[in-house]
Amino acid sequence: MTANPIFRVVEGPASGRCEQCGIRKKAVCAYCSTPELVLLDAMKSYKDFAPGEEIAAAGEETTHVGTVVEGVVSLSKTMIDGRRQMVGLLFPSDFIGRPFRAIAPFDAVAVTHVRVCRFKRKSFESLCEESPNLEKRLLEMTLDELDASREWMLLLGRKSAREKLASFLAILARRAAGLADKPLANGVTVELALTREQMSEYLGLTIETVSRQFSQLKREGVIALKSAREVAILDFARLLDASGDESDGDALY
Amino acid sequence: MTANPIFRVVEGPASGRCEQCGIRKKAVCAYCSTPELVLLDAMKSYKDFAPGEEIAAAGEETTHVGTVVEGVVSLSKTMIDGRRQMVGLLFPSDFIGRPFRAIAPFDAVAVTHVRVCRFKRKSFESLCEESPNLEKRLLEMTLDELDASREWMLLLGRKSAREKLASFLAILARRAAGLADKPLANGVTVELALTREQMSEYLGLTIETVSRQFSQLKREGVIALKSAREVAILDFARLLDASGDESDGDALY
DNA sequence: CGTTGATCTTGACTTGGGTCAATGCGGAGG
DNA sequence: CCTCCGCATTGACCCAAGTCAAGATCAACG
Repeated sequence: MTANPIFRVVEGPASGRCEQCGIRKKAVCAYCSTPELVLLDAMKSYKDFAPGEEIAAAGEETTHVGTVVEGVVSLSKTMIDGRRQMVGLLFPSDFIGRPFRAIAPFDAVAVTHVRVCRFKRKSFESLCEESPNLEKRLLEMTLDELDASREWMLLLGRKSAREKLASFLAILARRAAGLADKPLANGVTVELALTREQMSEYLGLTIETVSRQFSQLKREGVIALKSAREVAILDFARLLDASGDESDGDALY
Repeated sequence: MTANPIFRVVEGPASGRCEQCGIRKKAVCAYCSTPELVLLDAMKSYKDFAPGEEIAAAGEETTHVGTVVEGVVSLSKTMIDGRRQMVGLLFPSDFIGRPFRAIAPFDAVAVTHVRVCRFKRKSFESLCEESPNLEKRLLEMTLDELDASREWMLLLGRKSAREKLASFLAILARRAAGLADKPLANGVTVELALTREQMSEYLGLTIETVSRQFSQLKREGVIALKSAREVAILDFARLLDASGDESDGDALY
């Protein structure tokens, strides 16, 4: 389900494996070559964060990088006067942290309960030097994130409130269907990990506008709200239409 | 002046050098190791583009990647109804193209006259496999671009028109001062490569709003317009103040 | 040196979404 | 079961920025 993490075990016996990120002593990794894995396995550690807990703060030194194993993490930037913009959401298998830079450029906050599989940044960096495949994998993930972040710039700069919310819900619905490995049919139910306030920070809106757009889509029969945090997509075609995006496509996400 | 391109020659005689991107047969490169350079030098080619000319189109296959040698390139995304958002501006020494993906995710258009030093994407990709240092350099550049693009998300999602324009001018002024290697004093003159329309696409505004904000900053004595495309920064402190950014800092740019 | 066309500026008006202020609602804890 | 308390919704109002419509400016060109 959590497809394509930066590390993945592809062969070898199951014994001694880390059940969280799949790294195992003496295993062959799909991306990095064997010997480093032993080191890596020894170096890694887990850390859990409660909802709302800060994982890293913009402007402060970061000592670790890693992979989100469980839960949802928000990346955001806050202005002096308190205005805040979320610049990314991380899900299980996503890489978290900023290699090759001591100071974190953004705040990372746990949205739900979060478990991170961590390595010391320095160790990870030297491991990168030694293991080109690991580095290549990280490069590919970073390029994908860059594309996604630019896609989000279109949403922030040009889309209406309605289009913003519809786009967001469409992405979550695709994600939910993808994880469940189901075709994207009407009636999919999406669990919203975010509060209205967090959504407003992600979409560049206010909490009231987000709420109003939910009500509007509900009134039109595009979605149904089982509860405030549980949305059923009743009419995916009309949702996509409202999103302003080019038709169906499994986009970059 | 065009600091930190993906390739740079650091030693060896000047003969046989490519004066545009600094790659030379048998030279030692700061980022990638020697042997590949011979190949690289043989593979590279130059291409020029006129202002407004399309370098790559979103959704179409790309055959090349490369480095901007001269001029300014815009990356943008257009919605079906014509709304357009610029998602990046590329200057000399910036990497252009999308390795490891056949389809271009964004439009690349020449803003000024542009010269690009190009390599076949496939060749570049295999070169990456072989030359970890090259790959590392590309990774670092991509991480920096990701940070910058997230920074821009804050501008698009949360800043007022005034703050947007002030931020933009501050970035250009820093750039101009940096290239001229001068301290950032009041009175720096900034050449605007972009039309008002292009600025509005970059800032997520309309052309009229951009124009009005220019007039406003002029009225307040923060800037002076020598011509429509030539701005003098009269009061850098107040410009930064208007930008909503945290103080002076040489930010990520 | 006047015409043309693109670019830029300015004004008048409209509007989407922000602000402020109640009100509703549902789960945790007494 | 009632009472908080944090979240969510809804309404009334307002304003920043968008839209529409003239004009101004300026470089290119016949």
